[in-house]
Amino acid sequence: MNIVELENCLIELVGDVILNRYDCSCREFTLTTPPPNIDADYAIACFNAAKILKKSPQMIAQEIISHFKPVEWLADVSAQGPYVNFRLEPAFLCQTVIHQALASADEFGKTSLTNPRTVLIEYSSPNTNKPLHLGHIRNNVLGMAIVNLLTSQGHHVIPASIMNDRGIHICKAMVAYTHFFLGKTPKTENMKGDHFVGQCYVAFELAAKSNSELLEESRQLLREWEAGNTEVHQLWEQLNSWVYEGFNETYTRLGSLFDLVQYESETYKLGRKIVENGLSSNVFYKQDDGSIWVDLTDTGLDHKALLRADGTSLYVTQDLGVAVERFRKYHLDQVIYVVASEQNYHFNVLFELFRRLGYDWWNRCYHLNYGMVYLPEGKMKSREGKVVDADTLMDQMKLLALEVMEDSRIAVDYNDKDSIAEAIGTGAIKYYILKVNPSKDIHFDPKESLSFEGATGAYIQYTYARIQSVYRKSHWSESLLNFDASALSTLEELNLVRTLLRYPGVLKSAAEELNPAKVCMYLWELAKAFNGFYHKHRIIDAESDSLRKARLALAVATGYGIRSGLTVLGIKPLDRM
RNA sequence: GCGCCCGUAGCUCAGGGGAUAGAGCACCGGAUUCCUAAUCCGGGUGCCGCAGGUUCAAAUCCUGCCGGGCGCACCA
Repeated sequence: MNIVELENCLIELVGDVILNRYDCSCREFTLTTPPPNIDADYAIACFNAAKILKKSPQMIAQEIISHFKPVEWLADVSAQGPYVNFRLEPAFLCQTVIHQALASADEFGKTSLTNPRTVLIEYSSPNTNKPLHLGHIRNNVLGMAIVNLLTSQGHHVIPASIMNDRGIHICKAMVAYTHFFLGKTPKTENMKGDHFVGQCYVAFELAAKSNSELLEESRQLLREWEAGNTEVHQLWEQLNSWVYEGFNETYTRLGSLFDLVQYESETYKLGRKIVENGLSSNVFYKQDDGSIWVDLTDTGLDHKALLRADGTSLYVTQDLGVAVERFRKYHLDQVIYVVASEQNYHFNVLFELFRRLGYDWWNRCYHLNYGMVYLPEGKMKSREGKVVDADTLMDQMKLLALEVMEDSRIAVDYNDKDSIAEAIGTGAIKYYILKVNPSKDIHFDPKESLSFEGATGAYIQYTYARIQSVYRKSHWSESLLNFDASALSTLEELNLVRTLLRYPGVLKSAAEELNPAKVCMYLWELAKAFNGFYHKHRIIDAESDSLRKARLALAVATGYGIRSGLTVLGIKPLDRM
């Protein structure tokens, strides 16, 4: 019996009692974890059943326990007020949890569904006129975590990105390049390509303040670009290729992966076509100046422009094309757009457009909005270059990790100091961001984010490294699967096993709620439980061989849990640190 | 002005109808001849923004107000 089966079994047993007593099938029970002051592994609340059976929840709890058939692996079933609490036989608990973790190893906690969905997850989707900043980090880190979460539940996931590689923003950078940076390249400036182009963009915004002709120039450039002017396209391609080079480096460090990358420059035409079709079917209307609009006022939204008077495309235009192409290409059950909450209105409009255009998949689109990232001095402004740059932040974190490694009180035989420091640095950033609920804003505190203590990525990586170190030093070479579960009996051991027991459920609900923060909080508790156990008890030189083996099995099992969870979060587990 | 989101400990955040509202940081004290001290143990904090309402039960749901954020582009 595995953990999921065990949980289903408990619910069924309770349901059977009700079925026998009332001749009605009542499945209104959900299994919960009781608070720490209750000495039980699972609890069932009787409030819902009380409503259906029209009896007090206390009474139902009483009836359940008095008619509950004894089960050999349950040490205790008791009613406390409206709750029925279950305590598992400790040896059974340890056997079930540890064995499952050891046997499934890296797959621990994951499930495979009988009806997996095909889900396209759009994230990252940068503009190609500036380097990635802290806001993009949140997007990428969240996006990948969602990808991993859904994959862990057996869904078929397509991570996708769209490169916003055309539009007025690129043209601005191009104008600044021809005016102020001609002849220079990222190489001559010794810069990453995306930073070089970003520098052009910031220079434009600065110069445009006192020279309004520059803006008109960039508009003209956009028209020429859409008209297919070869020279303009050459310059455009040159700048974009620099940017992609830079992005790839950052993506590699962040661990962002994509199965599908679409380019706005290739999909905007389809978008324009859709708008024209919508116009001829009277879903949209044309203004006197030639611009095309939609009237959404009857759904509480506003009028929205879909094509400029000069015929050039807008942001929404291309989003239409991208979506249509995706649904043509794949059989998608769902599309999740991972985009900041400042674009909530945009997605309301977009999904309403899908609906009005008659696409039956309009309600399979979901906008996973997440909160903003604020600096101590307020909102980031890329136009002014007032941002926390992604590359710089990762560099800083890595340096800090190196410092802590130097200062360590323990002489660790590092095999690859540099990559370990990199993993600790990026891990710290990822955990710091992922531990807050996506819906909430993050107030970025540089000092706090630099910390490796408390609920941090490093704390969890450290715990994992510690486990691996213990395992190495134990020189254990045979299988641990036939450990003696009855050897484990102390408070700390059982607390650890009980925490491990929760992992599959945590992963599942984190995936259902699209909330990686749940995994973060859980891993913190798991690591804490292990460290408490570790300090109190000896593993390698335990009192007996069977205890030594059982504790080692518990430690390794915990390692698999941490490893699995960290991997979902996109944080690298380290054998040494 | 209109729409959406958020107000929980000094700070950052969990909990989102149900068991005594919890963590981390910060602050103070303690633990290392011993498997990684990036660790562990101990010490205390709350009109859960305010006011009504619904409920056997409200930090949690509803209404209003106050405070903060984001949007309401022929920008992306």
